[in-house]
Amino acid sequence: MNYENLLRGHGLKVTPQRLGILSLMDQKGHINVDDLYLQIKEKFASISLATMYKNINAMMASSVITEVKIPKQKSRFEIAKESHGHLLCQECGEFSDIEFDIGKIVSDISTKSNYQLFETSLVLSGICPLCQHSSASPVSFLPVAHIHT
Amino acid sequence: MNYENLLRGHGLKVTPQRLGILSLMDQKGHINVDDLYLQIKEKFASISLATMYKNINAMMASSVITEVKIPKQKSRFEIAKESHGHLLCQECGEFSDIEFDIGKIVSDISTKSNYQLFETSLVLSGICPLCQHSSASPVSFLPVAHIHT
DNA sequence: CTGAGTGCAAACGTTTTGCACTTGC
DNA sequence: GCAAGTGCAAAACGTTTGCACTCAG
Repeated sequence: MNYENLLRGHGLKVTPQRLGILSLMDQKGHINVDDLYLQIKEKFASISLATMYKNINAMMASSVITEVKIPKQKSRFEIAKESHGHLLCQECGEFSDIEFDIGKIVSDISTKSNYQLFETSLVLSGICPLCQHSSASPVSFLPVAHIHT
Repeated sequence: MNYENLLRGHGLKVTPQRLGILSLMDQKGHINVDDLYLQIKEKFASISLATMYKNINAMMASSVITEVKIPKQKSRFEIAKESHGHLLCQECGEFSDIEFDIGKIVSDISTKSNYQLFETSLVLSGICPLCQHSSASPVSFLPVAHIHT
């Protein structure tokens, strides 16, 4: 993905801080502010928290990125793409896109409700396949997410 | 709805503050903290913000109420009921339950993803039927929500 | 009577702001 | 060169906490 063009295409200047934020979001898929700041400082020690927030807000305002609100969790940010749902594993914290067409549902609900719909937020939570098979594992009781390898 | 039994059934003591909060949520359907505090003070001048927050947290912990996270808006709270989606009108702010069975979608996605799913959050945003017909109305440009009568 | 709930003020964590400096274009 | 972006410190904001008092059961 070309972050320079993405920024310029939305009328934003290209700065190393912004490129760092975007490449992290792209790499991780979805990331919350805390992780973003911790991880960006590793590669970019001088960045300030204020700059990070200003950039998140600027990129949200120009629709370069999107905030995903999640029940009982901090929001995560992702590079904007067409409307899609998300899956959350409450065991290990894995958070992923749903490859599933929600267009049908949206049009059904639109017909039923007479709403003209143009934004969808769908988050399904449960237990991912890997955690189901390791349900007796002690990791289940740790507050810390484990990472599937 | 009997709020006393609802509270006692979840192991919480019955206080006038809690009854006030619950009856407001029930009445309005969904309400955010600011509106809740403003409106509860009208009927219950002495209540403190801290008490309101403590009660919201206590009632969420015991699943009496639920927080609904909404894209680009403050969360709203509702009395807990079985899983259901929500509709938001971006024009007038109307926020309502979707009467639509999402069980089918959830089981489809469960099959596809191999997730064992038990929590759903669905918020669809758009323009409600009434606002579509008054799209030329000046109210469209006001930041304040109008109420359909 | 006792533990849970209340109200106040202080503390806390998160996000925003103002301002001087730097940088992208 | 100039508007936009950065970094710092201070401020603002929403929420939580500690504590003495009150009340529900």
